[in-house]
Amino acid sequence: MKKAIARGNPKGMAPPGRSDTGYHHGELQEALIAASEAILAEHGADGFTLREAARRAGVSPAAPSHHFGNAQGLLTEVAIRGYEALAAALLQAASGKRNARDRLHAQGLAYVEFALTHPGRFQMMFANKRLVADDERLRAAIKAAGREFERVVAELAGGTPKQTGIAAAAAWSTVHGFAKLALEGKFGAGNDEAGRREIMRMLVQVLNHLWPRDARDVA
Amino acid sequence: MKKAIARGNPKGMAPPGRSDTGYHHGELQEALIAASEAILAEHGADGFTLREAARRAGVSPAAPSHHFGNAQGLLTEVAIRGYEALAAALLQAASGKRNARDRLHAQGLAYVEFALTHPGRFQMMFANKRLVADDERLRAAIKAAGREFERVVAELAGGTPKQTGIAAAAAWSTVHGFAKLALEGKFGAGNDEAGRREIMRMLVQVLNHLWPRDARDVA
DNA sequence: CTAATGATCTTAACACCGTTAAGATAGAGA
DNA sequence: TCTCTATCTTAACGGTGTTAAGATCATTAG
Repeated sequence: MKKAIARGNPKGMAPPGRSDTGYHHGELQEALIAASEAILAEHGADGFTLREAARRAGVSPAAPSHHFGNAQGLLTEVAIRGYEALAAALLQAASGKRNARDRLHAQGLAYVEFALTHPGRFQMMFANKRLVADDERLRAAIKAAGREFERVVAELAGGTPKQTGIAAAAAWSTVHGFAKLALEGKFGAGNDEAGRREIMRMLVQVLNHLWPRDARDVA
Repeated sequence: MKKAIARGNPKGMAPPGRSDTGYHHGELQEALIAASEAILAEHGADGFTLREAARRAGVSPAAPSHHFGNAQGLLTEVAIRGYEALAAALLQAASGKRNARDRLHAQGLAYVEFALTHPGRFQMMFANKRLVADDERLRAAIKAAGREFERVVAELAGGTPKQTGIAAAAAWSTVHGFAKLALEGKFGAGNDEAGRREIMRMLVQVLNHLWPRDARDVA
């Protein structure tokens, strides 16, 4: 009775993810992750919905559960890739700088740049309650990104590992707080390119203030 | 039209909870705000729902709309009180300290203490998309809290207003980032009293690292 | 080649959510 | 008294995440 039109997409159009053989997707996981990242980019962390992600991937709202369990599972996968991208950005930023202080400044700029370029993804990466916080791979990705940071800080701070930890926490807190406050508009609306430039210029001064080239730069 | 939030009842009466003369509440706004703060305290920023707030206040889901327009309106009111409480905490923390640096440290501790004590409320205060971001009273409350901060920083940084602004942004970024990272568990789970103590101890070291008593404290 | 099996996806339903429209009730003023 | 306005309720709408049950595919066992 209900078979003739029961074929996959009721509108007759093939789903975005190719289905040369029936209605199987083949790469649903990747499609869902890509869709989620697109939603985060377009509507921010609060704009994400699982159903919309499924919609964009061309599947039913229940399909994602077979691959990710629930929305948290999918978002965790997105967050993992986010941390990997962040770690890569931090690594790239530190390369080719002459000294430790320049590397730290470059990483700070890269961190905020990352946050302002991908606000939704960034916010989601730190929305613990929307992720599987104790996921093994997520924890590893976070740790890897953190190490990328500590590596540079260690050169500056020297001393005991504990002192390095403090210095890293200080640097991370500062750039993270700056990024968060900037995203919430506390440093002026950074919507257009001009506002964004202004924010980055302010960040340079903040970094120069807290990690000066030498004592004279403070005054 | 609507609105104007006509506050206060002409003939002072009607005890809270539910009037004995039918179904009028008398102080619904306060009841809704209190309920919202309770929800934020119990279930965090993501756990808030307008319907639950109405439920706790003993009214229908549609009742809040007459007083706050929508959920954003109610949460904005909650955020305003949050910023007022934060400003008070910062003011109180700075009082009775011998010098500018001690005042700054005390405010930093108070800021993070505030965040860890009222996580849900704190997160909501910075969840711009869930508030009426351009609300006049909200902006004023934010500015007031910020001024409480700048006032102390100005003593330390001295120099031009611009330099003071940079120094204030640096201090705010650091404590805000530290608070956010702590709330997201990046510095260890701060659920119990022990973890929380550890976090605060780490904060003291971070503050000492970035704003040392004198040059020798860095090394 | 066929049959069975397990992975994948759909349909349908559930309980919630925020918001709105329309109507009932209360209190205050004419 | 009658009317007006603010307040609150009921009922509905479209949206959400999640689940159970069934259909379909891809692969492998016989």
